[in-house]
Amino acid sequence: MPTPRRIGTESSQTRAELLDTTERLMREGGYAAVSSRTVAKETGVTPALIHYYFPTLDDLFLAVFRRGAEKNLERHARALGSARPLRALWEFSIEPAGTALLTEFMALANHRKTIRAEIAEYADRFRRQQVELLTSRLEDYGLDPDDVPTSAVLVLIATVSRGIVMEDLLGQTTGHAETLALIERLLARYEGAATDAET
Amino acid sequence: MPTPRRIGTESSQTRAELLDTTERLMREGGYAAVSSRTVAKETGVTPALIHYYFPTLDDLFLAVFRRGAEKNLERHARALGSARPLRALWEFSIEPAGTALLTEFMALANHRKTIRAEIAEYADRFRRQQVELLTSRLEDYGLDPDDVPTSAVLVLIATVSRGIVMEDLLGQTTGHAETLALIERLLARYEGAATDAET
DNA sequence: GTCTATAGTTCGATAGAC
DNA sequence: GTCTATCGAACTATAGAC
Repeated sequence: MPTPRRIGTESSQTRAELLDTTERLMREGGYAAVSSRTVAKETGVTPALIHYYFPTLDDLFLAVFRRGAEKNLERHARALGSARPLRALWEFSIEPAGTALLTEFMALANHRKTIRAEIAEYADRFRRQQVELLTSRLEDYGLDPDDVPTSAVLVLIATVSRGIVMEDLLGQTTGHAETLALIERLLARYEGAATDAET
Repeated sequence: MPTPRRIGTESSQTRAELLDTTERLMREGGYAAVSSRTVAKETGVTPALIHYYFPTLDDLFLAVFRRGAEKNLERHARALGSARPLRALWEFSIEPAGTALLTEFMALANHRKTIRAEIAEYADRFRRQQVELLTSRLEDYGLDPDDVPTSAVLVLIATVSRGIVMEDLLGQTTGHAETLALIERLLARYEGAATDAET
């Protein structure tokens, strides 16, 4: 029986740096820009060390995804508990920060089975948590759940915001100003006019 | 002065086969699965021939994109001229066929300058054509362009449909049925109930 | 925990023969 | 229009020393 491969601990500082580097490389050059060599070089270690902490590259990708996903779950939970949950949710969703990265993960997931499974599991857990947190708030607004289900509101917010950010990143902007104005009017109907900080 | 590189003609049958193969490989394995060797092997030619028709790989990617884009422009123009333009547009948009491919191109565009420029140019042209074709139809429905601009309707249809299809491909489905039902009610309000063929 | 060394692949692109 | 042959470079992953 051969000696089992060793794997680094999760608390390692070096490990955290490898995740930082990988995330940055994915943002800058896409998932194809990530290799044991590029990550090692940018972090200032040797390629073999990448495989010590992450036996395969998929393990590395998933670790980056998980770290961002956990942060996102907490942020959104706080937003939905705030005074104006719809506004807070929309403001978060329209931030471009995570979207380029998310696009890369979706492209990756389209053809890497283990990654797809984990992203789907997270995404569904994410949305179910949101449904739970938002439902009672929408009832306070006098919205009939049979007419406009909470889950549909969340799908609309998620898809429209993500779509607009993606198009912006590409350089396509036709219709965006009109759409944002339309959404602003909808938000104002239920949660009042925007404050300066939100405009 | 060196002999300039030769390039194959656009009408070549072989060239068309290379585009078919590349598109299939992108669907099945993502953009990273495309190389001169993989395309050559799957087409039954030698790698050097890829570079004869497409000097660089970006030229190959762009040729695949352009071919699909032209087809799409024509289809959507026909849809918007039909008896129920909103329904026709929605039915096309919700088809999953092109979306996995589109995701790959968006990921590619995020970090390949020449590809991003061309995709953005096409996408804006696409949406402006749609605004032109749909505006008079929406006025017939009694929609006030100041209240609901045509361009906003198009952005909403494009982003929501694309988002739902992407999530489906990943395996995330929470809230989709409710959202589709909501949209069906909206469509019915302006263009009547769905026929059997559309359900 | 980090390294050297290396095996075994695959890649993009080109020159030039047929 | 299609091929052979090839350069130079990058890649994943592993074994084992320090």
